Amino acid sequence: MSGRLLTALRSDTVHQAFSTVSVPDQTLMVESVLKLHRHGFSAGKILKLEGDTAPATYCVLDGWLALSKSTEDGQRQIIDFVLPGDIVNPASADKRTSAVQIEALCYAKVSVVPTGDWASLLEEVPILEARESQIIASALSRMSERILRLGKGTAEMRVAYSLIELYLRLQAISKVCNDSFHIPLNQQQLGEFAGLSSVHVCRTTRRLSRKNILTAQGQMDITIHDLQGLAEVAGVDLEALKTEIIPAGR
Amino acid sequence: MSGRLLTALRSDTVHQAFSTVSVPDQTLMVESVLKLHRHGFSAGKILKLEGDTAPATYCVLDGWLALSKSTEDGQRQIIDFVLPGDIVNPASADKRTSAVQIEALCYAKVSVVPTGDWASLLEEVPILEARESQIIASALSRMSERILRLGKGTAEMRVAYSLIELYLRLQAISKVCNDSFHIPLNQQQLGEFAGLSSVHVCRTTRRLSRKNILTAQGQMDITIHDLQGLAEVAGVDLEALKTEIIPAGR
DNA sequence: CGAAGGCTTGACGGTATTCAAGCATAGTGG
DNA sequence: CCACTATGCTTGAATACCGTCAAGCCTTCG
Repeated sequence: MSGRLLTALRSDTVHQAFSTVSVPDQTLMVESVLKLHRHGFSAGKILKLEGDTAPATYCVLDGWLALSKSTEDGQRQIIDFVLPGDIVNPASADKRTSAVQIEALCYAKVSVVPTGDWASLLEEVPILEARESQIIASALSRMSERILRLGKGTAEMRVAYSLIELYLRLQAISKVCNDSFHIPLNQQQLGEFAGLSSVHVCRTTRRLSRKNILTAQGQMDITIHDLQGLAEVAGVDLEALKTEIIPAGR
Repeated sequence: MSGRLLTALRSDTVHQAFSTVSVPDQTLMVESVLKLHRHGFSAGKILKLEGDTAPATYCVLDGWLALSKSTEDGQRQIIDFVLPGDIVNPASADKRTSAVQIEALCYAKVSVVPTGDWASLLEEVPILEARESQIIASALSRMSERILRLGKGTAEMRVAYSLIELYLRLQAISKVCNDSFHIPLNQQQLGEFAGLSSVHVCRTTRRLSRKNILTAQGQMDITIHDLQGLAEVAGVDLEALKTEIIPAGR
């Protein structure tokens, strides 16, 4: 995919995500708030630690974030990915401390809006609230699907599901081209998402390759050759999954 | 506050969960809506299937619900428990279909409020919205903790964490007495929650018993003898977990 | 009493992890 | 241009963990 095309896609994403407001004044307001709090974060940068306070809402304009948690002995689990157009508030039940660590997986442009400012914005742009709740519902559905597979699925199922989920999410923001897409992850990180060791991710993706279902190269370009086959391995009904985890109007 | 209704609902829990509204008129409004849509469901009753529409918000007044998903070959994973005082909207990204199945684990009193009525109620009782979002944040935190352990934890860790989570949640609604509490589950169901076979749940709880950490009998009365020991096995900081997953003001 | 449901335990096998080594690639500095 | 390093992928071998199967037991309830 050409660099130029990517650039074009990026701006459309942001447009779709944060500017689908019919009132021009409100559109401007959202854009100015996002611009005011916008920062660039390079790959590996940790935006927030587990247990941190300083509550804020994170709006991803470009790039990927990972939400993760770690065990005492240093094992890490990625709870969710945050893609362009997503809105995340990592606050837990006390509305102050963060339940997860937030990290940039590649260079990412993010608006970090303090909770107070975000509340003001919501009052002025009511439709944002609906969008936020839709994004939360989508995240909950994704997490449910993953919990099912972490609890009951095989390695093949977990990897296949992870890739299908990312495929659908990226497709929704126009980042899939001919069933090929890029994910800024190495096998270690894909394993931290799917609940597998990096070694077993390697074995599993190779097995899927040998079945001519997909190819994965580098870090990481995925091409799906047999979407239906991948869906079967993942135990997924593609259309149903799409309505479940992809917010409409995107 | 209508003492009669409270008597009818027969629970301090309900008081805490749904009636902490300072304005008397609003309290009455909430109570009348809940009463209007209230139903009793006996153990095993399925309130909603995966993929069902007919969106509604579920307010649990008494008893336990389970949110679950199943694989094609019939394996079931419990995504979350819904306890008295909890508010759940099972809608996924499309705001219509449910991502999960909802089932009563014991006789349960639940107000099933259609989405439209719930929206009206939210407008009239603004504080409910804050409470709902707090409950969602709490659910997300719980799910994150569980995903971590499903992905990276051993059987002992998963069982220990599951019991600690339930201990804290039940304590918050005054259903723990001397570190003893009841959970309406058999080993099969606890396994469906923790991502283990029933056989392995048995082995694991026995091991925890032999370490004098807890006792479990029947279906299912838990007594925690060594809370700190259990927390260590679970890989949990008790205080931190509590602020993370227990909504304040309960 | 018999049947049903659930718990417990052992034996066995499969799946995933860990450890380790070899290889490929990209970036760095002499 | 070429070591040299760092990072990550790949594969094999050994091990650990957990699931499945099966049998025996207990309790409850009709």
